[in-house]
Amino acid sequence: MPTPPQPRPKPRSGAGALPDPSPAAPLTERQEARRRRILHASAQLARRGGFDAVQMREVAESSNVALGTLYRYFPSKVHLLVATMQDQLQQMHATLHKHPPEDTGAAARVAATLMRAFRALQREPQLADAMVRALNFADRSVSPEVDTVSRLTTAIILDAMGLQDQPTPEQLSAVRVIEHTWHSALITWLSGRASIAQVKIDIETVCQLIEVTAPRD
Amino acid sequence: MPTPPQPRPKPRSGAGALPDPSPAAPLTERQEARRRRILHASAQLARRGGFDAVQMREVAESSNVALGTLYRYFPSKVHLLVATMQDQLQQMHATLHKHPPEDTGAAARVAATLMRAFRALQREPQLADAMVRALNFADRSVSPEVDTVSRLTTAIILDAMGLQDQPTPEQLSAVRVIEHTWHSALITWLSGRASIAQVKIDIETVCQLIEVTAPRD
DNA sequence: CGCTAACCTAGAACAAGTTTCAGGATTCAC
DNA sequence: GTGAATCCTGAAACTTGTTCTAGGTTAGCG
Repeated sequence: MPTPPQPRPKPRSGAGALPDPSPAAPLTERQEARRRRILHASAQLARRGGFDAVQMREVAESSNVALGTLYRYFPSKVHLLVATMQDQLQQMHATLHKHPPEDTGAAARVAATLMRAFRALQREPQLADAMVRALNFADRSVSPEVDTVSRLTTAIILDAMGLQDQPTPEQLSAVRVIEHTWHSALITWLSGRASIAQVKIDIETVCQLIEVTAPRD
Repeated sequence: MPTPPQPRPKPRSGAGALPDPSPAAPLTERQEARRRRILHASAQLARRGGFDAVQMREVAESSNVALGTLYRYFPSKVHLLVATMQDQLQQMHATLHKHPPEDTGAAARVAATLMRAFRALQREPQLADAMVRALNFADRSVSPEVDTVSRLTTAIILDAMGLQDQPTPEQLSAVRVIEHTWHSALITWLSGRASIAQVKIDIETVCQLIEVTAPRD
């Protein structure tokens, strides 16, 4: 990878160096539209045939964009799929927000939330395959994007816990471990090495950590 | 992937169909030697430059084997790297067996063991990168091999727990969750999104599950 | 309106994983 | 020791991710 990745199209700004790294540049309307077309095509192809079916040439063609342009928006296939995951997660987060779990107890609520997310993925296993494989295959060059996904997941879990105050460090550790378990369990399920029932048990098991680490007042 | 994978070279057996799926066929001495040369070359290249540096053509050349032969032994790059991981894990298991952890309490022993394994990987981060990326990228066609790795990991953890009797289902769940955490934490470390300290905390956090699920007699 | 920088397109070119094929080398059965 | 089955080799071909190039297009700006 000779060229350093440029997370987003560098919009009209200065000469050539990246002058404003964080705001990630406001896209024009047409650019935003292109970006969405690309993400849509990506998800569509993924739903069909999983990771392998998301072929860059096809994505470009489906979204009416030149191959070079696709690479300008997403510097690699993994970047593209991780961005697709961000997209899907955001939708899921919104959905969960509208219908929060009603169980009693933080652990039960988190487990219920994760299982709900799980069932959503179950409905589109190929899409899940593409996204999760990409996420786990990502190398350092995708860290920022992967990190965003991670923060989204954390937010979903913290939401489900329904905390009153700031989470303690112990709770954050528990949440991280839950995330680890979630990702890894997803993989074992996707590769057919674990059943849904198994995943459910693992999720419920790890959610016990929430109680173990609950602050005693 | 038009051709169904054949986990190992199909040794002289019948006409063409796989008549004896499980025993995986005894290899002749020269074949065993080839296999080892290949695995050695794979690990060597991986140590140098991680996943990307393990190029099938190079592996073939380094191990003095034709490309086609390499593919007969390992039907894909991922198969090869997962097999490499099996190899390394076996060595590690043997080492751990000779120097078991001396901490008091199952949870502490497991955590200590995993951190020791972790430090071993830390010494060859590129090799770790190659193996772990492969493991997590593996699709269904590699399930048997990935499962072997999983069983090896489970064995290491159970060993560290030093159980007297058969593990209860709850304990097995806890072990699975620990494995999930281990794998996922490894990834976050490899991709530079978590520090060693963070990994240590996560491992120790998840190991609390061992106590939570310990059978009360 | 016309300039200019940045963007986009079409298409070739390159890289590495994987497959295929023709022929030589091994190995087992007899 | 001969033959058949299998294995191994060397090399080319194919696939798909990624890069590069030349030229047309768009958007802000004087």
